[in-house]
Amino acid sequence: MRPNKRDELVRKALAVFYRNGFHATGMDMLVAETGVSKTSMYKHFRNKDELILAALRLRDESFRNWLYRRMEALSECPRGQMLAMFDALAEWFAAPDFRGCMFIKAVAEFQEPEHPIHAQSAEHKRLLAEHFTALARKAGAAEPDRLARSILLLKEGAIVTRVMGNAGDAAADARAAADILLEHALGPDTAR
Amino acid sequence: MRPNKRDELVRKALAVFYRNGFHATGMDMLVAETGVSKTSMYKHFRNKDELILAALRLRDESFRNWLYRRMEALSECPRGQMLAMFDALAEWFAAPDFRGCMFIKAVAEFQEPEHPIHAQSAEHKRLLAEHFTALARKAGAAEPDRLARSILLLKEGAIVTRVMGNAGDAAADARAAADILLEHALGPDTAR
DNA sequence: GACAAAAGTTACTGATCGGTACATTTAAGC
DNA sequence: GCTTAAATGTACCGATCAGTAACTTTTGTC
Repeated sequence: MRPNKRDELVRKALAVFYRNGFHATGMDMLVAETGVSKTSMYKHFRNKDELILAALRLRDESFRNWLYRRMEALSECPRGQMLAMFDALAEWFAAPDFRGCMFIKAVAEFQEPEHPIHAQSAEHKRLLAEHFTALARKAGAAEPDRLARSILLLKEGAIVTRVMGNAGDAAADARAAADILLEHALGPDTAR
Repeated sequence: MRPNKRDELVRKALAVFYRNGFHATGMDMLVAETGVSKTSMYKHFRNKDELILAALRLRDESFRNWLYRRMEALSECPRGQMLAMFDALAEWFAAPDFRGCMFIKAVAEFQEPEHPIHAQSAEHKRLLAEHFTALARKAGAAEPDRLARSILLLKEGAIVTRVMGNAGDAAADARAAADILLEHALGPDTAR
């Protein structure tokens, strides 16, 4: 069981779950998609839920990694980075394989808060909130967690709105609103 | 086929779908839950998708009806009503059987935009946007649809955040943010 | 009360679900 | 090269999936 084999299975399963949903994706489809046999699949993962959890762990790590790096690339100061998150969001929205937030979808399919899949999805959002609270504190907000939470409300709203595919550029709308909230919490932008 | 029988089936199916999800709820479970036989169920609905669509239609109508009435009960002016939406949201969030937005969940399970279930869920959000654009216009906003969209971003974000069950009162956070956005778009509140 | 149509039930279909028993192949250690 | 254990493949499990054929009961009309 070389370590990269399992990772490859998780990577491929992640793509199928993201595209197809969790309940709608059967183990047979995953087996067909990954080219591995069913027994091998169950050697790597005790059951379907564990495969889903592994996929979500990978998604959490790679998504947050990508988002944070993108924010840092687009701006140097904490305030600018929070705003830049919406530019990163716009890039994500424009990707041809964009299918919404994997964790929102996971929670939609596994509703009981005690369910490990639900709990792990919630953890992803908690980690995001933590990061943004730190940014808001660095930016000098009087109530860093309140500011972070309102910025993230706009982020989640933008994702959902984009998926529901109605009029308007959700990322741009969210960015404009966030700009107003930042101005209100921190005063006029002094950088640059 | 008395007309109220079908409605009763839709009402009960709606509750099960809302609590349990769409793919995870089998027709056998619905048959057991409603007390009707399987053949009768298929006399009323050609297939499962049609039953889901009927449930979503009912949900759309009753939810928007409830929300609009609640907003009107809480405030008389358009601006106050938009803000009151978040108080209504808080009431919804506090309900013991709250399970998030049925349409967000439906879109999460039926991802193809062409799918009738997806399309009908998107329509619900479109109707909400229409209503809020009208309110924003009445409130005197320079760009009514932009204001409406940003208010609704906060609403969707609050629902998702509440479902992901992390710290803070999502409805209150959203309300506070909306208040700032309204102030920015309309100036200080002149009513009352 | 006769009769026709609608609404109901029982019992079943083939397909697919998540998961496994068991035989076979591959690869490493000596 | 022989032994041994891990990795894999075949072929299957009972349960459940959405959906249906054939038959019985209920209901409204005259």
